[in-house]
Amino acid sequence: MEDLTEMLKGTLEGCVLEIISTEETYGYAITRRLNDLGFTDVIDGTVYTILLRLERNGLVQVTKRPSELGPPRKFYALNDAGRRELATFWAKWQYVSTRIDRLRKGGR
Amino acid sequence: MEDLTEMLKGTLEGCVLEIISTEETYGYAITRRLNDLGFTDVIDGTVYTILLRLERNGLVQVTKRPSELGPPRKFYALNDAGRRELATFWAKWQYVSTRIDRLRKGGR
DNA sequence: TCCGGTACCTCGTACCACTGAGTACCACTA
DNA sequence: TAGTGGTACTCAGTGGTACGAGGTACCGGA
Repeated sequence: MEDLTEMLKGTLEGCVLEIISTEETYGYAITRRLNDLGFTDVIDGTVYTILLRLERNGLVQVTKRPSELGPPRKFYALNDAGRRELATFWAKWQYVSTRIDRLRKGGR
Repeated sequence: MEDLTEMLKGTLEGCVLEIISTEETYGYAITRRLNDLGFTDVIDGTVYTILLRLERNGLVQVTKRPSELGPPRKFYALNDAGRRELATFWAKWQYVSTRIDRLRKGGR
């Protein structure tokens, strides 16, 4: 599937939050996780900008750890504000997706 | 539900296409239809920019008709290109929404 | 005659994903 | 030891999209 970028606006950040919430992980791994999920065109640069935004907005806790095979990694974990943000993201997603599905099926 | 604007990026245009596909209608009515669907914060200015974009991209056929209660209306109907665009929109939506739901439920 | 509802348009802004270039660390190899 | 490829992060700039605020205009009723 190609050219999903516009449709991912507003949702990709939530996806990253969700991934971080399940396990403490780092940018490069998050990118591959998203690619494995089917978002094959999402590149690392995009993920890093999201992570920097999350950090700037105080939604994550960052821990730098050395790696066996490369430069040190920045591990991300959600804090309380991040968990709240994730909850509101899923609430919004639920709201929007049900309504769009309803529209698709000709409902009102 | 408030502040859905980021999440609606890339999907609102598809919603408008879907609405037009079911019946030939005009901007003001489309706005109210979207509001009734639950997208209460979508304003007419947004819908008109979308409609102008659809027209510029050659996805719709436009017919101006007088109204009994106000200025003339511009009625929009999908052409073949518009129907193709709508089909790819739903394909993208299916693709993205199933994968996000999968992520939500902890799958891979 | 003014006001509210209908109907359309436009300019500027903010936000977000994306791009591309750069930096840097490490292991392997020719 | 120089080169290559994979890992890992940063940042400035771009383009697309929804939105806010304002304007124009038509109509009927108080």
